[in-house]
Amino acid sequence: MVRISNGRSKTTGDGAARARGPRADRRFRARQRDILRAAAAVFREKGFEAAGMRDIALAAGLSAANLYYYYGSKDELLFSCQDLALDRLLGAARAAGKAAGPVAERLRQVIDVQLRCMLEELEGGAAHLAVDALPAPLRARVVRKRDRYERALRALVREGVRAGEFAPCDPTLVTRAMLGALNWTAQWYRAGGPTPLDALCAGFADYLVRGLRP
Amino acid sequence: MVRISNGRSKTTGDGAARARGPRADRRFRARQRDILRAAAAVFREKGFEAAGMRDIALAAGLSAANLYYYYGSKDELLFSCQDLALDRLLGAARAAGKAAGPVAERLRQVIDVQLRCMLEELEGGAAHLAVDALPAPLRARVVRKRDRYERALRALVREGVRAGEFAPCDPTLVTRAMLGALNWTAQWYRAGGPTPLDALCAGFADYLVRGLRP
DNA sequence: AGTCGATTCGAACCATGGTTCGAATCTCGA
DNA sequence: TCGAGATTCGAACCATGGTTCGAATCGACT
Repeated sequence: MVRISNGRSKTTGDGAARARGPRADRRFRARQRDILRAAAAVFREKGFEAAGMRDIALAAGLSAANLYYYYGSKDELLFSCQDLALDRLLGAARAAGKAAGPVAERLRQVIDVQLRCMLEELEGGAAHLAVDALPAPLRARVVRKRDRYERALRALVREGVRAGEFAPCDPTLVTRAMLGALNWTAQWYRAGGPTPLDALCAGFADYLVRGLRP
Repeated sequence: MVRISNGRSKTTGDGAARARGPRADRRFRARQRDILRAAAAVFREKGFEAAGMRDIALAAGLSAANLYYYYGSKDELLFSCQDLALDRLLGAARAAGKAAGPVAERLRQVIDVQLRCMLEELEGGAAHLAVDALPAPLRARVVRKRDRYERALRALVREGVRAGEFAPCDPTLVTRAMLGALNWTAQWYRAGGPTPLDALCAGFADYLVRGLRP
């Protein structure tokens, strides 16, 4: 569809403005979170473009119209998914940056977290690979955060090289290769398939870190 | 849009049925090829969903309506792109399978070819990562061919392991990781950017093959 | 019970964009 | 030069799907 709508898409649902007591407020936020979860699942299942608001509404257990009480637009829904997922990834990456121990081990940890965030059923945190679907202003914000994550990962690689733990290489290129391998899993990995998630994490961490050894 | 159209999308343009002399026939096919090239470029530039028939028509230098004289539908256009690109990749992979010499070197060669096929300006062979955009029957054909490519690559990895040239590993997982890293480049690499294509090919081949060493 | 606002939904609304129509134009063999 | 068919295009057509409308329902407080 790619509706331009000549103005910017609404950034908040109608319900966000309401004055609410603490009980009702908690309910509102909880509902919002549930909807986000459902949306993430549908996005992951069918892809952003193919996922319809009616699908999301069905998955979340309310009407399509009602959805707009909680989120201003489909774009906002996707943006919130991506933003939330990136926050979790960024948290893991920063923790790994500060942690002690061999870089290889910390890198394995980040790989593990990213795969689980993206592929675990409970949370569909893989939406962040649909960046191009967002309108420019929202996209810019996601890209900025995504770049922070990439930089954190790159810093880790660079640290390993400096310490002599990894072979000399172009950290930018290598980081992109790693991220590509990880991101692409969202295209083919399905829970309940032949490969258990643990095996995937282990296999990927082995291969991707091994390529850095001197 | 995802038009279901309750029947299957047309698989040939109106012009395909016409009886033509040899001169006109050559013109027809040439035009078809040019359109395919233009379409591939637009798909690569904007993505399949975002690319409009009017965009493609503009890029190819004819009207949107006229496009349907050469290709039956947008789906057929995408399918043809993917099919053609996969033929080239498959050719390279099979050549590498039969060739002599160390497996590592042959693997590097395949990596090189895939990156160039996907990213070179002249041909937008990266469309094959939009498989999910196709209707089921066409998608099945593309997937079958894509799987052949993946199997060829996997066989190469397995051969290296058997020969002791590579470390023992799960070839399926490793192949998927490699393909992910390669495919994802279509998301971020742009000609004229900071990284020359040669550097990308070399860096990726280094890293991805290095991870296989014992 | 009664009221006000928060919440919900079925039924439109309407821009988008793939596709079709019908007529104009061009090409080539006779 | 002429006519039949190949090629081209502007102008609709119309299904899709994000979004809005207006009214009905629910919940909490007096």
